[in-house]
Amino acid sequence: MAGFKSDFMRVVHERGMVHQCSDAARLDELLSTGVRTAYIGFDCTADSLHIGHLLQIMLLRWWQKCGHKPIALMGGGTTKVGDPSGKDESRQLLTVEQIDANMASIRKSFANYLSFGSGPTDAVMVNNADWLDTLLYIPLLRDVGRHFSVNRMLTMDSVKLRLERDQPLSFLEFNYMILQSYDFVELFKRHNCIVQMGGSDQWGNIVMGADLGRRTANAELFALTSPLLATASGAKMGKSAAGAVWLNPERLSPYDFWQYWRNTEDEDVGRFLRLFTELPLAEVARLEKLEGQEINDAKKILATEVTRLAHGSVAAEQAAETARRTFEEGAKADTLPTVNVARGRLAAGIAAFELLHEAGLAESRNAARKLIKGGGARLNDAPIASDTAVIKESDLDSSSTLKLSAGRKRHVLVRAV
RNA sequence: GGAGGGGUGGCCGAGCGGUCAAUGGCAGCAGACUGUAAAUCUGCCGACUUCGCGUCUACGAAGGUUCGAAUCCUUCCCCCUCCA
Repeated sequence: MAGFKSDFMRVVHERGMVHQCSDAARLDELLSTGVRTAYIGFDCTADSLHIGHLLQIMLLRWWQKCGHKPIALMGGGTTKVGDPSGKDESRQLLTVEQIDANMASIRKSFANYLSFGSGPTDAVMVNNADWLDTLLYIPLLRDVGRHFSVNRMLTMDSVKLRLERDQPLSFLEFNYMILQSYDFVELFKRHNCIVQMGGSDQWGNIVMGADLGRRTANAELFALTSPLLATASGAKMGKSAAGAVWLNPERLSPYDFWQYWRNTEDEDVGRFLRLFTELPLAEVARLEKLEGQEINDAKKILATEVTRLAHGSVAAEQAAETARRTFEEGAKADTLPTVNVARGRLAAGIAAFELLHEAGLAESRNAARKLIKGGGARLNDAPIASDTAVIKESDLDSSSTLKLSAGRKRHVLVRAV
């Protein structure tokens, strides 16, 4: 960790963002003597990234902050093949229109972390479908395929694990690593990109790309991977009550996003501050020493800082304030996530389980009934006693809202309109 | 092409003619305890419902046998192993 000359290498090592790096010394050298280009590949199977991507995004952000050029590669082409690493399920193919729409939506999230443009260190977003879709099979086999040893491919973890677990691996998926390698070399040729970063599960694929570049383009390419993330208690990161923790505010409100980080386990606070915020390390060290009740202050800072990057300062401060009023004052903050309900329906009376479901606090009306019976549902902070209870217009306050809660943490405002 | 094994709820994994909406574990949700933490304990955990041991949909797909099938038979699809 000591002795890096380049800002980037020093920072990402200090903050614990690096799992493996090929020829770190040489890369450090290159980074300290000029502007370099790196890329990370992202699926565009959904219209939003989630916090499972956040570490990768932070790597690109630091890359740019340290004076280099980041490329966000969208896997419009590779998505059609499906990476055999990770899950065993095969992915469904998306239409070109879907992929374009997803890219546009994802680009909005990226814009909060990276500065796009056409300057020397501006970020660019490219789609590998641009070159993968038009590949010709025989030329590909002759030019690229001959550099790949099946013997070696079979030893790659992504393949080996599948085979060992008797899980099916189609030839289609088997080709994924070849295409990813091809991407790396293509980006080298197009943008002089010399580094591919990614999660630690991508190490094998990245190194193969670097090899391919050396053989076919006499390129000096580097691999840098981030550690696999789990919470201190072993759970995979990125799940919340509402599902994945999305970066897109339409999918997950900034308030709920803030809440996710606020509920970080004690043991993770320091690590997450280093990985997902840009607070100085001295400040992080101070915060992670806090214990007992006090560590909650560190969690609030974590939540606000991470939310600030994802959604901007205004949204982050508002989320923090909403949480403060909700949890510390027990007040009914009018900035809580809100759903609208026709006033006439309230006047007629709505079954509590129905409204809980509509407010998104229960997945079905049935689940809402179970929630009530289990004692977890509240109306204006008072437990709802019976699953046959009816919510009426008189439950509204002077500003025509009422508060529904599922458990102590999930609150929604219902506004009569 | 031949022989054998297998496809069960978000995942893993029992069940192998009725008492099975389907044991158990994980994940998830809620309650208690706390610090909006972890651990622990408790409850819930297909959908709908006039909330009633009521209705519907589910054990790869489609048919069939039976009073009754996730469980038996037939055909089909998919996966795995061995042989060619």
